[in-house]
Amino acid sequence: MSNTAFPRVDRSVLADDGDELNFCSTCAFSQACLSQGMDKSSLQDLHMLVEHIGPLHAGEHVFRVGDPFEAIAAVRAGTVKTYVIDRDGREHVLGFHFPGEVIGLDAIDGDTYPCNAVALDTVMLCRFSFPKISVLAARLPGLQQHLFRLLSRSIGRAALLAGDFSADERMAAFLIGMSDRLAARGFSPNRFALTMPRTDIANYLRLAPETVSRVLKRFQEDGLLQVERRELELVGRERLEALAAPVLRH
Amino acid sequence: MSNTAFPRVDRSVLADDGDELNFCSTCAFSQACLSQGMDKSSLQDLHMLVEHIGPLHAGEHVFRVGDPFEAIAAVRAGTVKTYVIDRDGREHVLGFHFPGEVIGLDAIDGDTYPCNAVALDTVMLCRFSFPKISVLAARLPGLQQHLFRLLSRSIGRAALLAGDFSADERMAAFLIGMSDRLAARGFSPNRFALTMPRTDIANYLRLAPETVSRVLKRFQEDGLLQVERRELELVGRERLEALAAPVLRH
DNA sequence: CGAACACTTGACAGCCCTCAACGTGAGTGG
DNA sequence: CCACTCACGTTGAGGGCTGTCAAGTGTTCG
Repeated sequence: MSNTAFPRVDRSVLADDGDELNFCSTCAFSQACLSQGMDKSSLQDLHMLVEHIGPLHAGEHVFRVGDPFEAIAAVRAGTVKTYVIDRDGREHVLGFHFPGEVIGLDAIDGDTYPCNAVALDTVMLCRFSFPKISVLAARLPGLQQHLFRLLSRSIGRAALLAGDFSADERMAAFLIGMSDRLAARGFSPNRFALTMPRTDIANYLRLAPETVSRVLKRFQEDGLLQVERRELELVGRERLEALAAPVLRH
Repeated sequence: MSNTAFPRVDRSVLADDGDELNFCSTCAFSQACLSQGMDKSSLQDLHMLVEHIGPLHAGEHVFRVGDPFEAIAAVRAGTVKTYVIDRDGREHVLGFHFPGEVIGLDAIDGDTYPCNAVALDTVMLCRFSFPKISVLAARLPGLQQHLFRLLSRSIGRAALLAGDFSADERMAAFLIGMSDRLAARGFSPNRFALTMPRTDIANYLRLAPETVSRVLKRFQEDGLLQVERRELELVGRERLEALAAPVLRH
């Protein structure tokens, strides 16, 4: 068993991956850097330390608990699930990560990854050596600030679903949150696919899979959404947002 | 109503606060910086931008939702509670912060604080202007790394109690976690005071206050601890740790 | 002394989990 | 093409954990 994170690299697949200066338009970093007026030479510096990873297929791991921490990664395509297995063998889903979002941030404090990351479908990643990006950040105030904000945002997000909310509130918040995050990256906000099984959703929301089924069914009966297998369409978005409001808006 | 965070400053109280080079031995920053071989001039630079705040008394706020974000702060004495009020008027306790711990990290992403911070007892703080400490961090790699780690650790901690655990597991994890954090700062690990009311503990653990009472009572009957009002002594620490293990150790 | 607050204790109910069975779709191999 | 397998998802019945409601006790403070 490999003890190294990000084991599967296949550069050949990425031959068509944009030009040198406008790489990864969906990337969490280029977006931030460009908007903060990073100049071309800085962008090139950043580009130099990016390593393209993938494609990883459903079930393949990006990293596992205990792998030595060396890099964070931005999801470029697909969905990554992070999770841990506790001492009783129970799985706990920590989060789902969509294109433009960054994984591995919780590993910075420590020299190994504290959780597992697995591809739920076909996943492409941009890998950033953390020691290298730290050095660069000291030279580029915009990049340093961006890293601070990324980390800070993750704290806030983690606290969201930690609160004491009903099954309906959490499910609505999950759907609205997913919609917003996908929309921010240019995907359709009201019509998308659930890339994860019900069991993972349930686990993430601290619900039983059966409860997820029942809540989705009731939402459909109440005209809040249309769901068929993993295809989803939000119809009564306003009422869903009202349900989710206590969770999303503190 | 003041719109500025950290409104109450009383420097006179702090006249006896150590000398220039060995300031705040309990401070979250000096500890890290010293251990990472920061030289005297760097420490002085850091010292220059520290602002001592306090004492704040129970019920006084450090900052409130919507206050403009300008600084993070290390708790030097006392306990700070962070919380939000949701749209339905329900309070959600996000965390308790003991000496040596840092508050305000979740505000970095945004220009206002996303939560309230209130003193539960008499609180002393070290305030760090975030723009200033960012600039300094670019010059001091150890400080930048320390900030990254602080932020990363908060992500991990936030994910802990978010999982799906029983009332017993969460309460045990809360007690063991509190004990460990106090012990790390030199306080007694097995005998300490709960500085917050039951309602806040309950809220933080997503339990009813009545459940907190009942679990504590049962823990006492089972010989796990002695509790009288807010005075607490952990007796059966190993069994408590066993209960808390699924929560604390992923 | 009285009021306010924190905490405890008991009775009861409800939300959601557990358990079990069934239905469905995708992939496989004959 | 079809039978088979298997994971995933749904549906129903029942129960347990924990919340809600209510009342009572103890402490602090004006």
